[in-house]
Amino acid sequence: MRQRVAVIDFETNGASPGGDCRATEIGVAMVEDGRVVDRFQSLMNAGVWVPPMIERLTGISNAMLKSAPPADQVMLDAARFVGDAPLAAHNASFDRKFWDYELGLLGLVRRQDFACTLMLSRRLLPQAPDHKLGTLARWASLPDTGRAHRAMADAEMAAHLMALLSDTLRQEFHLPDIDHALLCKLQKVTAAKVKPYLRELQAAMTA
DNA sequence: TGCCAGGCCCTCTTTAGGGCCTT
Repeated sequence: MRQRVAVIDFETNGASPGGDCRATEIGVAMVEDGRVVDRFQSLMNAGVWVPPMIERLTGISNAMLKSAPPADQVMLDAARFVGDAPLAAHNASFDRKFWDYELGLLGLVRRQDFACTLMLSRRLLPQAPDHKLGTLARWASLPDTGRAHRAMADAEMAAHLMALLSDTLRQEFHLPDIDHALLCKLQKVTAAKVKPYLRELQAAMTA
């Protein structure tokens, strides 16, 4: 995939944004030609409390957030970094909620679609033991990106996974031009129908 | 008072429920 795609990952203090639930860290891996060509990462202080369970999960403590830059400034910088690049994330419905919410607080509206490496993995890698990001990375021997459950490491891991998914499409279905729009289209086809859909696509291209 | 996410997939489905996945 030659086009630039921004693969993002948020760490947060809860499951759904709003009220006391906010993003605490963002990582963005800018991918081009299957390679990470640029990175953006920052902790972000939204003035919220992180429960102990999530402190243990992410390694992001309340003390770390006290000295972190303000969330609004970080999100402005992140939005500038991403620009008009299409977006991707693992379980994009989660990161999309936080991206839209945090940008909404700044009066900004997302224009790009999100590709979801979780939905694509379920469709294209059904043989994997499960579809957690960490499991897929180990199962497919993806490059080590650092501590799991930190935003930059997880964003880069999802970027490697997206490259694997693109390679799978190229090798199994001989599709030469994998772009973000195709990934978004595939994730809307149900898991049971995606392989017949791809075979039809392949036949149409070789006809 | 009691509850507290939500989008998606699969199936023993569609007038539903349980599990996955993210933090």
